[in-house]
Amino acid sequence: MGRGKIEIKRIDNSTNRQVTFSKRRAGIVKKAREIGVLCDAEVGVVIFSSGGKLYDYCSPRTTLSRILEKYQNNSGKILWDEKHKSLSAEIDRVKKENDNMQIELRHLKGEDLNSLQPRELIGIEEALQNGQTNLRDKQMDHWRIHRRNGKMLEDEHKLLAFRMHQQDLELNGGIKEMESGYHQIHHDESFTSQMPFTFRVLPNQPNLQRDE
Amino acid sequence: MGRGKIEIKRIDNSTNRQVTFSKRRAGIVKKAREIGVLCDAEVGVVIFSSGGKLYDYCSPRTTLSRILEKYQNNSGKILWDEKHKSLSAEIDRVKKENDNMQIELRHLKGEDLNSLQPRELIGIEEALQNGQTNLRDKQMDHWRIHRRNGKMLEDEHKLLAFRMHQQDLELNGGIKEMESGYHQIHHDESFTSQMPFTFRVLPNQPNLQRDE
DNA sequence: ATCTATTCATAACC
DNA sequence: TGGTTATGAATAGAT
Repeated sequence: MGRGKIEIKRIDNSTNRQVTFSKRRAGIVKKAREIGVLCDAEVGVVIFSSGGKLYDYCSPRTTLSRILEKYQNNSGKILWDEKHKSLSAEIDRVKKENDNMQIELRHLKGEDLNSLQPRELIGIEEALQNGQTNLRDKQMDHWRIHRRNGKMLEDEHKLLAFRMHQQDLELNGGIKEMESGYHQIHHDESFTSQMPFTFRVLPNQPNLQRDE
Repeated sequence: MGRGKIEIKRIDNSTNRQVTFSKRRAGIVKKAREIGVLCDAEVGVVIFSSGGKLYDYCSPRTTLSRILEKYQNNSGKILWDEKHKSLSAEIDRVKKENDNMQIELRHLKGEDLNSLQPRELIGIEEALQNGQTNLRDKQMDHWRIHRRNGKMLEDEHKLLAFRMHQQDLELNGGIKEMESGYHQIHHDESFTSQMPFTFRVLPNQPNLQRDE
């Protein structure tokens, strides 16, 4: 419902996220108002932006408190008398989420890997590769900005260009080669799929040919 | 937004009103779910049909109670008394911890890097390097175990040995060289310390000598 | 904030 | 209630 279709997943760009939030929030409130009028319904909407800012809508002729009171009576769910339970449950839930993230973080840092299977290690390795690729892009941005400041000397410039070229070859070239046509020399397919990313690359190294 | 335009006023025909209510209610809930995901927002929706039937929606990862609590804190409107403040504070604390980890995770995955300074990017890069080093060790363990199973063919073995040797050179050799004696060609010391890890490595490449 | 090309939600109809 | 379709609305991306 815009210039292009979008996936329903978190919008990475924070500016876009903020803009989309404003537009859609307005849309939801409008819809809430409309269903209230059209269908004679009572509606309460509470929205917190990711920044924690509060927005709400409530049908005219009533208040959020009154709606919530009705909510309690109707749903049987008790919102504040027994809030203890829900808060405690919430704490448990968040702490569990916390633990899971901690584990993921440790794994990305190369800790606590002993219990993992090769296949899981590969997932982590790919995440790290990915992170490095993205990071490198960002670092190049900074580098370019710095270079514009005119402080870089000519020989350093050449070194950088050389290193960049090397990295391109390693990252892209290596992957393409791997995907193209070397499968015939993998005799154990089932394990090959579990090989570390790095080792699956089989470049046609000159001395390798001679080795056979 | 249908076969014909409609006025936003109460629908007289009760059947139509009920049908429209169901459809639009579903639409609102969908929108609420979407803004939650897209914009990282927390949303709570409570709807009563004209018949008094209750429908509600609440973002995953939270509860209506929790949202209403935040509502109370933010709006100043008191929906219930404050005997559970400490529990709420605990939740806030843990969630904050949570957010910080999420940020760290995103950074390691190369996301949301735009606001970071070069110096921070280097910290992340080093963490990634570290993770990869540790991970590689672990993968080698698995590899050795597999090799003991006797499935590895001779040529694959040689490939592995070759790749390992290469990596040793890249990781250790490169770092050692960097630390040893190339400082004299860094003319801007203050920025050099901010250079991405990768670019600080200055191996004596043959064609580099010729470049000068 | 404003403007449109698009996708989406839905009113009317089955 | 649950589909189908023509149409008006919402909105993503650009400005």
